[in-house]
Amino acid sequence: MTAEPRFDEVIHAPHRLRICAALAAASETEFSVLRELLGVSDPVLSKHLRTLQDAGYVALTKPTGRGGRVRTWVGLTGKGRHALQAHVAELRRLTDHLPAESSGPSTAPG
Amino acid sequence: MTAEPRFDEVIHAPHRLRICAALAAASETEFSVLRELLGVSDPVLSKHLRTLQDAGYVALTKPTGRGGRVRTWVGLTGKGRHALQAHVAELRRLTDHLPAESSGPSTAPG
DNA sequence: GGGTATGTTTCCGTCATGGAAAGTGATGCA
DNA sequence: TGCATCACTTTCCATGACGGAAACATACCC
Repeated sequence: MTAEPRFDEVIHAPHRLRICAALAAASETEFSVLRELLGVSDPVLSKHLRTLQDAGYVALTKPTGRGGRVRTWVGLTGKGRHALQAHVAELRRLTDHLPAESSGPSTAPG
Repeated sequence: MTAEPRFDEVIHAPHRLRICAALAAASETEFSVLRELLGVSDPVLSKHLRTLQDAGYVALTKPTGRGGRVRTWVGLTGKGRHALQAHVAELRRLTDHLPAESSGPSTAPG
């Protein structure tokens, strides 16, 4: 099964793209770590995670009985991973022909 | 001069990202071609171009006296090209570790 | 001058986003 | 047992982005 390029607006929003990218890099991540990474407030992260959860892209777990406060762990679901891959494929399809660095002599109008 | 990775919200919006990607591929593009490419109405494209223009990322030219109606041509400015490259660099930085499979014949990269 | 092509601007409704504040439920402690 | 605290979650509200319709502006063609 390949990830067909598909532009996904749920993922594309800047904060959510960063969330998904971070989650894809690590298997699971704590709520607070994501919050620090993004530099956003609790409500903002909570709502973005809700959006991703509603799309079926992330799963939240609150392991209890471990001593210490209950903390929320966030992980990509299979669906989320697939959707992210598809979105990244689409981004790459859009931008593969572009040089990302090393600006050379270019013909700029104006 | 290299394009430092920098997330650019002006460019990141889906339609504008597609506009910029298209403009980077071709030196200059007609308004109507962009409109067809995006599948949007005149006002929508016009306003996105305005946004990009205000940011100094695109230049609009209306060459006259050529016979036929005046048509608007759109091209990336040097600044726009640079900003796009920086944004793409940032996207790649975010997503380089991900396996985004592409649909179609496998292009076994070395 | 009238009509048409090519955008542009205005108007308006809708939706996304973010923070503050209030709410929720579990945990720690006296 | 009861209250404070932690770790979010939800509600409320203000702001801004976005898109289309309609009106507008301008340049060409006859």
